[in-house]
Amino acid sequence: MTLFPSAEPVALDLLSEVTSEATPRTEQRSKREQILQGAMQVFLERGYAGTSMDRVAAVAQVSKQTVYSHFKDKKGLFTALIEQMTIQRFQIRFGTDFFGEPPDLLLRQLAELMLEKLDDPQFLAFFRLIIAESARFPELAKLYIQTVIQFGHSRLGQYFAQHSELQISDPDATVRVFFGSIAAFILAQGVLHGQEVMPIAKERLVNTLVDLIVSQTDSRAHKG
Amino acid sequence: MTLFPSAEPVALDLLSEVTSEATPRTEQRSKREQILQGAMQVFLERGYAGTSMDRVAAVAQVSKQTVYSHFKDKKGLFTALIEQMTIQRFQIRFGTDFFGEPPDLLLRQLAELMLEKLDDPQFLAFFRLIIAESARFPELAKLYIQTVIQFGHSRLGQYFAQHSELQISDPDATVRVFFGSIAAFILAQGVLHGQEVMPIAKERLVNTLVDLIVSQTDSRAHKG
DNA sequence: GTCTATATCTAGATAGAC
DNA sequence: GTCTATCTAGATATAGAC
Repeated sequence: MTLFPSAEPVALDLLSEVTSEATPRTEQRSKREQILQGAMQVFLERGYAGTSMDRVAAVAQVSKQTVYSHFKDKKGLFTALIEQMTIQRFQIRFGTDFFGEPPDLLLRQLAELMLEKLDDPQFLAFFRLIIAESARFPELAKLYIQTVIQFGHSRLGQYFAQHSELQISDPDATVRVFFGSIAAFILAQGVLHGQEVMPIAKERLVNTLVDLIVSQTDSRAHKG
Repeated sequence: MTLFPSAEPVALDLLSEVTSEATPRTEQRSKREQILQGAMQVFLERGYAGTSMDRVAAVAQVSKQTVYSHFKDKKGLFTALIEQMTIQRFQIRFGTDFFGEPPDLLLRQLAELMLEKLDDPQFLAFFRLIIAESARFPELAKLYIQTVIQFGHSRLGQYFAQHSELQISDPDATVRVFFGSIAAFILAQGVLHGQEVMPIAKERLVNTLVDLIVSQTDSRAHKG
């Protein structure tokens, strides 16, 4: 399991081209990249067990043996793909400037950043896949937790702790409420098709969340 | 006695079979249950595509043809199983007495009820499976949303709306924050193995959540 | 490294005896 | 309805030419 300590990885345009129909310029990209591109498309659509190496090869427009010359086996291909996507694409990076903002603005910006994923079918499929294979590939789930979630949690926890005017007694738990509400919203509305069954505007969640966390200030100040 | 509202939009042959006690062919019912039991074990462990009908038959200790005599095909077996589990086992039913409680006690009880699922491997596997197959079987995901989630949301929303002393401006959104935080906690800690990577006591989440929602009362009262 | 061709096995689904 | 036996397609992985 490889973790990039300071994440400034190569800008691998793994996800820029989803449709590689009849583009005869396949020789320009490296074969490995080409394979990963095809594998991503198939794995995201059909899951691990539902994906065949034949199909990966076909979509990637290479022969099957070429796939096996770059990756040991199906497991190795899947692991390499998920590790790359986790680290290079779906790791949310918060700029340092974010944390100079006042609380309500910061929280709104973070919420917006996350809620954009609702309109990103590729992320929804990736999220679904990580969860789907979290029993067969527990290490990939942990990698996702560590790279995508944990860093953001730690940063916001520090922010909460430093901004004493918020009077947050348990910063880490409050972070869980904030990020957790939004993650569950994405899961229910985007992944589980809740948008069609119990729709609700995402702004209402954001407003409520910001109100709950920020307006604690008034409560305790008046109490003291 | 637990409360069970009538709103049931989906037709399910499995429910009607179970409720009809006067089935003359007890042998037939027994086999069917036996198959579903085996199917549950295998599907929960290996997912839909990873499950073979051979293995289901073996675990259920019947021949494969017997499986096909009770269910049209693999899809039909899976659908019947998930529908049954969703409705009969994992639907959280809130007793009416719950909603006579004061807010902090009610929220704590609800949180406890949900967080028990962290220690229920079968629920964690079921939760994982619903999400995993939400692309291939969107109707099952919607059924889950409607039966497991929506009813609880609506009940707590009514409670929030009726208890005006809580001064909750958007009850439904507040419900999303409450249930969403807990659901995301179960997902991260239980399903995605976050317990091993970023452990945190569930009581801290509950305390923070209750504090955020209930102490809003003081805030707005003082604000005037 | 990359291809075509193939070995070996297992998948879902069905036939036919009883 | 339930079993054993089987069909056919597709799966992972490898062989061997170039």
